[in-house]
Order: sequence, then structure tokens, then C-alpha cells
Amino acid sequence: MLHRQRRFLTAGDIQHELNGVDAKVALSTIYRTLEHLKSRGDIATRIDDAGEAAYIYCEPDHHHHHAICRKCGRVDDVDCTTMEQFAHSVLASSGFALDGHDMEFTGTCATCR
Amino acid sequence: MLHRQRRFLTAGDIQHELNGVDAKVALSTIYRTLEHLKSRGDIATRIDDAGEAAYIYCEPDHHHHHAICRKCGRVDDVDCTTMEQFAHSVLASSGFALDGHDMEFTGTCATCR
DNA sequence: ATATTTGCAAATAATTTGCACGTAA
DNA sequence: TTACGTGCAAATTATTTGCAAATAT
Repeated sequence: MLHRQRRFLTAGDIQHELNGVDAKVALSTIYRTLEHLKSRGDIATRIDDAGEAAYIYCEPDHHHHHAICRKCGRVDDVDCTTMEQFAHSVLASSGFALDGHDMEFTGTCATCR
Repeated sequence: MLHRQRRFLTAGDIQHELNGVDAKVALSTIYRTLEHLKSRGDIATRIDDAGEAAYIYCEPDHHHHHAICRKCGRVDDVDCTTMEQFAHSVLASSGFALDGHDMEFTGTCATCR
């Protein structure tokens, strides 16, 4: 199911998606499955505006970033190769030895415009 | 106290900083003060690796990003003007109308190298 | 039969809130 | 006095865990 979704879902969202109105899958099962998927490197996590963890099926090992539509929540993957080099050069002057970065974009996707 | 610190502190960290070993300021007071500071636009928040909220005194309205040293935790501010234009052009081709972004860098600061 | 997964309920832990008390204007 | 900030304890909420029943190998 996660594989079909192109947006971030909380544990509760996932439960609703799986079960409709009446819950059939326990939250504990969902959390355990999410942990399993994370250890396999199959999902990315973020904290939403309410402070709740949200999950999306993707390949975090293939380093990339996410553009999240404010209207429909759909997530587009954004390649970061060039961005990474750029960030390096920007920070080089400050003496900060960069070894990682994390970016997230928000806006309106092509469909919602 | 926050103004003097150049790193992200959790509510618990703040309590320890203020009181040393024996606590004199209640956590509820700290949370309420943090909320107050946030509404004034005086602090930025992030979620640390343990999933706990961490706070730093800065001016989020003056849009910028943070470079966090992996060794000492010190935070350097990173201007984003050029980065922003760059992100715009990268995303323009995907049809995604960018209206915001969030970036965080990690590495080793000039002092710790 | 044996190992693994599940649901349920209880435990955890960060954060929030109610309330009585102290402090300041 | 009157409004406001504080501490404490209880409530809230997402997440984790123990355990017994269910399912799969």
C-alpha cells in the first residue's frame, strides 16, 4: 500500500488507509512493520506540523530530497547532485567541513496548480 | 541563557543549564517560555535524532539555515539567498511551484577540525 | 511442531494543562 | 487588590513493549 502512495502518511493514516472505517490492523503491527521497512532502507521519515512522524516509501540510500505539495500532499523526488556540490562551495568559505545535508521543499505540484 | 548558547537544546538540556544538578525551574515553565519565544519569532525548533524537540535562539524570520557540528553541536548560520534561487531553477523544470524550503547541514565546524 | 506475526493492553516518555500559590503592579 | 508567572501533579498523546493467541513454515 505504501508503495502506491506518493505522500507522507502517519501511523494513523496508514491504519485508516488499510482498514477504512473499522480498524483491523493494530497500530503496534504498523509501527513494527515501519521499523522493519526502515531497517531495510525502504522508507523515509519526517515529522509533520503536528509533531507526528510520517512515512513515505522511497529509497533513502539513493540520496535525494522531497518536494511536498501544500494542497494534495503529493511528494516529488528531487535529485540533489548539483545541489550538493553547490552547498559544498557555499560552505567552504565558512570553514565548515560539510559531510551531510537535509532538504525539504514545499509548494504546489504541477497537478494542483 | 539561550541567547548565549550557539547550539540546539532540548527542554531537559535547558533545565540542566539553568539549574545545574538540582532543578529549580519546572519543565512546564520552560515549555511555556519556549512557546512564548516561538510566538515572538525568537527561536527555531528541530527534532533531534532521539525524536525530541530542540531549540535555538535565532531569528527565523530572517530566513537562513543551520550547519550543525557533529562533534560539538555548535550551529553556524548559513545564508540561503543564492541557494534559494538555485532551488527555484532546479525545480522549475519539474513543474513544481516552490514557495518554501528547509535545509540543514551537518559536518565539522572550523574549531573542531 | 516450531518459528514468526499479530492484537491487545499496559508501560514509556515528551509535552500540555488545571489549579493553587506566590509575586509583582 | 488584581493580574500574571510558577511549580506541582495529573492528563494527554504518540510510540514501544510484554505476552498470549493466531498464523505460517
